Amino acid sequence: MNIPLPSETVFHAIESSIKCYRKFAQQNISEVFPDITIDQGLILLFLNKFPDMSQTEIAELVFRDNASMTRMINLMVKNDYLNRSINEQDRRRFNIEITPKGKDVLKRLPPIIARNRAQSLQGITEQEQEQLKNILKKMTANCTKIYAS
Amino acid sequence: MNIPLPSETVFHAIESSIKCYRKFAQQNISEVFPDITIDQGLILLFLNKFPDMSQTEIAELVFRDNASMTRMINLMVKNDYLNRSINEQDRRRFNIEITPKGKDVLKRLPPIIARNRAQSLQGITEQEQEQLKNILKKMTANCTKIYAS
DNA sequence: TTAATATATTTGATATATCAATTATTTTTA
DNA sequence: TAAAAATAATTGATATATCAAATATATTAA
Repeated sequence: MNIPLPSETVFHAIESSIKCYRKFAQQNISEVFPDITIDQGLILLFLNKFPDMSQTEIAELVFRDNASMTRMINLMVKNDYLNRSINEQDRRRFNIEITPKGKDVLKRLPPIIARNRAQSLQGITEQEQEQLKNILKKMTANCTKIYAS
Repeated sequence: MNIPLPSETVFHAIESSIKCYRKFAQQNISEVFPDITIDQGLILLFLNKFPDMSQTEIAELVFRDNASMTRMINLMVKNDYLNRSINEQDRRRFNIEITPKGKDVLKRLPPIIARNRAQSLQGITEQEQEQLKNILKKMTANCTKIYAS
């Protein structure tokens, strides 16, 4: 059976774009914060906006599983970006607190992220961005629907 | 500085779609080939089409670095999908040969891949797929151009 | 109100991701 | 041609990805 080569498909284009963006964005972040990864930055942004989030909820937002999230947060605690304490309302969970060092990142990271986003989207209109999101959402729905059944 | 939450951006939509697709596709592959990953499947497809490819060239096509490729191919050799032998024309390189077990995968995998692709793209027109590719290519170019400078 | 089920997180095992350094070989250049 | 530079692949170190199993706590149902 003959199928198009993987490199000709939309899937390849998707992987290519997001990998390139990540590499590019990480380089710009690393110049200022040598030991902050993109994902650690995302975790900080989410926690800052929703301080009561559980690890499981954060994991969903950044598309990782719980085990990965445990380890990522362990590392961020070790590097003094976060603190963990037991949630007395639900003793299965942790309260996750952003340390001063984490707050410093939150001050200086957003402009870098804004620049990364803007530069990577140069020449792509708002309308195209909406198209992009809509098409990708269809694809996500297709894949989710199917493997949940 | 206030920036849109990561979960509102196109980048999030991109990550979401490709992660969902990978999970969905992997599940369907695993039902038939329990120890073949999507990427191992891709490697087999590329090697089948271009038998003289070097590890470095394959790595580029699947967006991995050389170190990852070495380890992925090690594993595929261990699992008897590939064989390696030294390339006498250029003794830095290897010839990579697909074993009978690998060829069996190549017979039975393409229909599964075709089905995965079709199902995940249901309701997305050819035209939309082209739009998608074009927009993503712009993005890739933006990121590549910038961090190469 | 026990018992069963569900939820939140961790741990272990194995694979992959990535960087930097290293080895072996080939190509270029002085 | 010898030295320098480039290329192909590997290795070590550390982080992340993912599954399955385990632990602890909460919730639901009998």
